[in-house]
Amino acid sequence: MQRAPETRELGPKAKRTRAAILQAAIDLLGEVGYERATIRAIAERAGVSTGNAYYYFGSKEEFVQAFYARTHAEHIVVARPRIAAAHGLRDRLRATMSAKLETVEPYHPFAGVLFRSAADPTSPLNPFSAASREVREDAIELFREVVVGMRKPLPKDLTAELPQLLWTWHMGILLYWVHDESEGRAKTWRLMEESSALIASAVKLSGLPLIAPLRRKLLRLARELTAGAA
Amino acid sequence: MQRAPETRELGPKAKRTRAAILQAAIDLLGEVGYERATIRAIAERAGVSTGNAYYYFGSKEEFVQAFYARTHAEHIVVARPRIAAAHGLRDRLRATMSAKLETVEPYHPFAGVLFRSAADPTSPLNPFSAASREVREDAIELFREVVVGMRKPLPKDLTAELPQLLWTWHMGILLYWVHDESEGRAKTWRLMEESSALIASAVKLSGLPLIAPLRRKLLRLARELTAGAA
DNA sequence: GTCTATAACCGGATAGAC
DNA sequence: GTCTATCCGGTTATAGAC
Repeated sequence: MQRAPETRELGPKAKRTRAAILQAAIDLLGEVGYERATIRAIAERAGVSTGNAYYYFGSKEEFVQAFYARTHAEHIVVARPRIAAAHGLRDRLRATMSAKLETVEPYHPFAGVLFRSAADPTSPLNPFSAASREVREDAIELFREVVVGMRKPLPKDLTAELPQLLWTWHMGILLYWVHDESEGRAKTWRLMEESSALIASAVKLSGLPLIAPLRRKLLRLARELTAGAA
Repeated sequence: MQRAPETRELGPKAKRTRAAILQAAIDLLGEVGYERATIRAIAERAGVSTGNAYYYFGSKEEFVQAFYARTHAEHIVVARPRIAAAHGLRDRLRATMSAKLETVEPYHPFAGVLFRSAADPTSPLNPFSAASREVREDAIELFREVVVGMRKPLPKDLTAELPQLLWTWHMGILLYWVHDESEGRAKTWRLMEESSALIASAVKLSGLPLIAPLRRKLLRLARELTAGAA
């Protein structure tokens, strides 16, 4: 029985073929966008048949996912030193998200397709899917670094749950970005800056006597609802 | 020149044909789900040709949108009396969202497709699109009723911006719901209940001296970023 | 002009030979 | 592991009926 493309082990020759197809896909996606980057065109550019492309990639979405994984890797590389150089929570959030927005900007023209599966549980591209697990966990890990490496350490309960919550925040910003047609994506940048400040302020205030119960409730909710799947 | 299907005026006969196609689409979507409800099958059930279906609906997504508009209309009918019967903000939020969750539950099996265009700016189905404007504004209007009809009126600044923000909250809950495979959608219900309480508490506390500046910032941000498009 | 049908196109996906 | 041939369904072109 034929195993799924992603889980198959490949000989050296096959690896090269796979890499060639992937490169062709990424190039073409970048050059002509999603719709015009047909499987046939991708295969042709890679010098293989369409059928062969499907030996390595189960669907067109998998190409997009590979693409997405790449932008994510770029993001981490750009973000890490910036995070290390920033100290307050607000600045660390801005460091993280500014890197993200810069990294993804070139792909805005077809970002809709990139992200449209976000809400489709049947799609491997949705950020909660098993296929996206690795990328998602890397991203959450990055937010863990954001909260763990602070000069003035945060309380333990926040340290535990914030990474998850901040990842959600970051996905929300991206969703806004996808729809943002303002000059230079000014609105998204504004949203990112202001919400970074708001989050930092809220974290600071969350220790106040009247506020603390709210914070406890929120963190408990976050913990319980991210336990299983979604 | 041929006008777009949605904006065309129809004679009485044509209206019946359109209605028949739409009904067939809704029935079939409910019975066999998105993938198996092919345009050909829909047209056949309605007793027309596939070409004719495209005279009335510009794409398969438009059927889904019609479907979505219908569940939305159902939601308003169910929600309104419940909202009127509740008094505190928390209860009014729960009234609104419980009606929503009950209304959409039957469609959970293919909700992914229903909502997958949420992130695609090129899709008429995305909740920010022009095509969705009416449905979206109705929904925001419903949240306006939630905040306006309270026994103890809320401050003016909140009354102005909360409807928009609550609509966003409600979309977030739906996004979670789409991915929620827990028994009886228990996690989503939990999230809905707890976040209703959290929002109500936050609104109450937002008048405190230390908190008020945060609230002002948040409301200003919300106002400015929803001014134009996205 | 308004509506309906048939035939074809296109691209994602699959089957099966080599 | 690679190809060719084919399927399938969304979509479009177009002819013609009312």
